[in-house]
Order: sequence, then structure tokens, then C-alpha cells
Amino acid sequence: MRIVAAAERLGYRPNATARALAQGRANAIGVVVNNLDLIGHTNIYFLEVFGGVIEGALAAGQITVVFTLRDWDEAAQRIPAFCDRRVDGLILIAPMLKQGAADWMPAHAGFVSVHGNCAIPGVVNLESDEEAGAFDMVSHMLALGHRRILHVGGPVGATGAERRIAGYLRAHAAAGVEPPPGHVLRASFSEEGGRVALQDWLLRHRGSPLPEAVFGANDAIAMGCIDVLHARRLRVPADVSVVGFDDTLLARSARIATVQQPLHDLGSQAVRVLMDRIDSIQDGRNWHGQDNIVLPTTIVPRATLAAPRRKTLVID
Amino acid sequence: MRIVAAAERLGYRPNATARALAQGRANAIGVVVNNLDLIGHTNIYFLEVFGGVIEGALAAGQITVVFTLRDWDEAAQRIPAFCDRRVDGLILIAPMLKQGAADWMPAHAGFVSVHGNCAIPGVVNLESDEEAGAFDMVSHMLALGHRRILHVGGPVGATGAERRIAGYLRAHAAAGVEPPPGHVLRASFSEEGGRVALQDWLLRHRGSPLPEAVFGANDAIAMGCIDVLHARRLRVPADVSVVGFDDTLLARSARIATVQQPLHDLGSQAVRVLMDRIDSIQDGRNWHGQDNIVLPTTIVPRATLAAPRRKTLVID
DNA sequence: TTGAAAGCGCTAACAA
DNA sequence: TTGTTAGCGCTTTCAA
Repeated sequence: MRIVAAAERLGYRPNATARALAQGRANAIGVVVNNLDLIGHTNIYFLEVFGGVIEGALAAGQITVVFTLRDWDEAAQRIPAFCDRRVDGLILIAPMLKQGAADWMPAHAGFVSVHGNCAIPGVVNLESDEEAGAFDMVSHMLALGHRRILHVGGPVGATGAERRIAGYLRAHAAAGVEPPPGHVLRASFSEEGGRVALQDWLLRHRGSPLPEAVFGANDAIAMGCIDVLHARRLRVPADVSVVGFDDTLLARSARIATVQQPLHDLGSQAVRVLMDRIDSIQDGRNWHGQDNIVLPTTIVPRATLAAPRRKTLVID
Repeated sequence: MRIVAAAERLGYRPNATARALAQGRANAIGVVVNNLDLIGHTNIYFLEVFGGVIEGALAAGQITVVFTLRDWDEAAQRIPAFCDRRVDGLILIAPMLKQGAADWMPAHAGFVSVHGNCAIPGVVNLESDEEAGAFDMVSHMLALGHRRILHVGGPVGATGAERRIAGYLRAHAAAGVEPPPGHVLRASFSEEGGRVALQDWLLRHRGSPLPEAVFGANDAIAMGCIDVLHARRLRVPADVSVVGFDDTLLARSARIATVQQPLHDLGSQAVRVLMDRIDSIQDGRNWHGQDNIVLPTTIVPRATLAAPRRKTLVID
């Protein structure tokens, strides 16, 4: 009609808030992240998942709203407030949610978590098979001939950290190799964490044989370890091999051998699952999809990983 | 009242879409980025600015909506559609907008650009003083004694690239040093770009003196150059110094000397300016703030930058 | 001070 | 098919 043409000419734009109010649907999804993770640059991990979410949302015709939490302890108060009908559902990235979270979660919005640390009823979780990734990597290292592999693990209580340790141990068991005693440490998931943990450990083990390889629980930890080794004039990988986990930008740019997690896919698939979940809620159906979706990991051998040196070095 | 308590108990949540419709204000800001920049991981730059925006929005009590463009050529069609009252204003990150953009920009929303490539009426721009950053860095290198500084510049037409070249040239002029001929190249803003450009240039200059230093137009280019030098068994910085620009995660983790841009601040300040702009529009006032805000840059000397070696090397 | 009513701009159900 | 009307859940205005 002429009306349409006139509207066009006058620069008419439909008001999306009015539409959302009328239809009871915002066509928007929210992403909840820990502010520190985003701002601190410590965890490029989040940004990669986030990139996947953005892309997934674009493909699904949804806009993406970012909500940040200063701390996951705020979740119980703030997440319900996020569900103010501006978004139809929420993706929680690596939420450290308590078990009772189901109690306060609004039922009118869909929830999907990526690498959630515990199962929450009604929240579909997407994750990658970290235990298998660690298993594959450590098995590969054992096959190369490494016997004293030091695992600089993540913080106690982080599910991902525990799973990487489990993979490390299972690989030893599968290869029939006794894991060297005291070779699993804990560190925070950062360069500094890796640095401190390894430096400390080396100081406490003067005179013992130097590990042939270091397996960091993430790329940042591995990076910190490389630092410490270089400072001691040890060559990587000629003297000590180092591998990380995640295959973030850090590992790619520093060429650190690592375990790749499909972070981008995790993000984009989370959107797809969330859309299904939202549709099921809006139609009043119950949920028929899977509650836990596991994506595979892949080992990425790079220049920091080689066969162990012939002669054992001693820590000094 | 008792009503409030009851509401609380029943889990009542105010409907933000209804409120937005009633008040004509969404209390949300949008961020427009080029999809490729976000997804491709080529430009950590964006993510850092984005982090600043998120933080700024949190401080201003606004939520952040992400809009992605596959290409800035879509801007004229899609940006007006983004202004559908779900956001009160938009921050454009590094927009490659054409000069005529003012024609199609809706007047009811506020616009702020970060590192916009050209001035658009009604759009406040925030940027860092790239020319001065390049000037400071190159002056510093000249003061260290470098005379043959190769500038691996960014793509033709990118405002930032041109400004870095201008700073490079002005530093030479200020020091009374004639810039060596043919020592300004062009590359795309990526590791691969730096690699190709430098490798190419070296092949074309066999037998000439090796540059004492390489100044990459961004950190990724610098990283690519380091790669090429290492492949030729040249030591950085003993044989050749290398510096970058931006101080992204890449430079920090690889310890590349660089020019720091306040990316995070650029993002958070953009939000503050945008809030002012939005308020002025809603109150029907005209805009009294600045149209172009320039933040300072800082040089960050790191291990890849040292004094030039005594004896000149020859390219082979 | 408190309460009732009229929009905000759209969609959806209904009537013509 | 087309046009009309009643909400969606808030804010704001105006009357009581």
C-alpha cells in the first residue's frame, strides 16, 4: 500500500519493546559472566565462548544481552532480576552455582550453562570432555617416553581442574605407569598461579630429578611455568616439555602444545539448545532434549612438546 | 505494606519491557562491532574495548546489548534497525563508516564511536592519540641509537595506520634524522600480514643492511615479524629490536615492547559520554559536550627492544 | 496522600 | 480479506 511506502519514507521503525510486551517474547538471549573473568583478561577462555554465543545468536535471529556478576555469590539475588522479560533465556558461562540454585531460578526463562560446575535441575549443561582431553594428552606424553610428568593443576573445587587431574591419573593407569608421587600441584588458573606453584615446588625439591614434562591445567598456567623454566635457563622443550589446556589465543600465539576445547562451538551450540528450551517453555511443553551435552576435545601438539631428554637433570 | 511483602514472596519481577515502553527509555546501550573482528580472534583489540564498555555500563546501571555486523557496508541498513527502542544509544567500535552516515542515522538514539575513521555529525568520537604514541616510540628508538627502523605499517586507508606512519615520520624529523628510503611497508593488521610483508621485503633487499629495528603497526604484525626473524636465526633484540602497538594480550604475554592504548578506558568512557548524549536527546537539549575526545598513549618498553648492535648485519 | 484512568506501540483475537 | 478493539504491564497524569 501507499501507507507502507510513506512509513518507509518517514523512517518508521517498529518499536521492539512494544512488540516484546505484546507477544511476551523479547527475541533476545542473555549471557551471564563473571565480571572479573571478562575484565581481567585472565581468561581469554570466556571471550572465545562469548564469540560463539554472539555468532549463534546472530544465526538464530536473536540479540545478545550481556549481564555481569561481580561474583557468583550474587547469582541468587541478581539472576532472577535479569529475567525481567527483556530476554527469553540465559546462558551461564562457567557458573560456580551452588546446588540449591534451582530454588530461586525463575521458571519463565530458559537456562543453559556452559561448563557448569554442578548439575541443576532444569538447566541444560554443555561441556567438553576435559577428562578425556587430559587423558589423551598425558597418554601421548607417556607414549613419547615421559615418565616424570608434573601436573600443575587448577584450584581445588573447580570441576574442570578435578577432571584434568582424573585424566592425568587414568592415563598413567592405562599405560601401566605409576604416577610419580607428589607430582600433582594446585594453582589458580593464571600465569601468576602457574609461576608461583612451579617455583615453589622446585624450591622444595632441590636435588630431586627434574620433571621431564609439565602439564599445566590451562594455557595461562603453562605460560607461567615456561617463564619459570626460562628463568632457570632451562630450555623448552629440549630440557623440559610443557603443555597447556584450552587452546586459547595464548597457546596459539606462544605456540604452546595444548588440549583444544571447542570453545566457540560450545557457545554457538549453547544458543541453539537455549532456543529449543525457550520454545518448549513458551509452548508449555516439557523439555525433551538432553540435559548434559558433551563435546569432544583434541590434543594439539606444538613446539613445546618433544620426547624427553636422555639424561635426567637435577633440580637446583 | 503487606502487598510488597506478598509480591516479594510470590517472586514478582517488574517487567522491564513494559517499563521501557511506558517511559520511552530502555536503560540499555548497544555495542556495534564487526562480526569478523569478534569471531576471528584477530583483534583482541575489540575485546579489550568491549570489556571497558561492559564495565562502564555496569557502573551506569545500563545493560549492554551486542549487535554484530558482518561488514560495515551493512551499517546503513542495519544500524537504523538496531535503534528499535530496545537501546537508548549505540557505541560503534572502530566503525569504517562512510562520510554520508549522518543521513541515515536515526535522531532518537545517541551515537558514540570509538576510533571512528571519519567525523560524522552528531556522533561523538573517542580515540587515543596514535600519532603521538608512534612519535614517542620512534623517538625513543632513535634516542637508543637506532637509525634503520623499518615500519611495517597497517593497510592503506585505515586511519590508525596512517597516523602511526605520521608519527614515525615526525619522530625522524624532530630528531633531525632522514628516514631510510623504502622503510615503510603496508600489511594487514594480523600476524600473517606482518609475516608476509617482512619476509617479502627481506627477499627484495638481499645484500642491503639489515634494519636495526622493526616497528609493527600493531602487536600482531610485530609478532609475525618476530617469527620471520627467528626463522632466519636472528635474535630479538640482540640482532634486531621489534616493537608493536596496542598493548593487547598478545604483547603482554609475548613480552613485546609496544605502545599502550587505553583500550579499556576508551570503552568505559564511551559509555559515560553516551549516557550524557542520551540524556541530552531525551531532554530535548542540544549537545554541549566535546565531539572528539582524545586519550593519551604510553610507550611500554619490554624485552624485545634494546640498543642497536654495534656491527651492521646484511640481509641474506 | 491515595486511587483511578489514560496512554506507551504493538499483537492477536474478533467482527464485519 | 480487511478493519476494529482489547489487552500486554508498566508510568504518569489527573481527580478525588
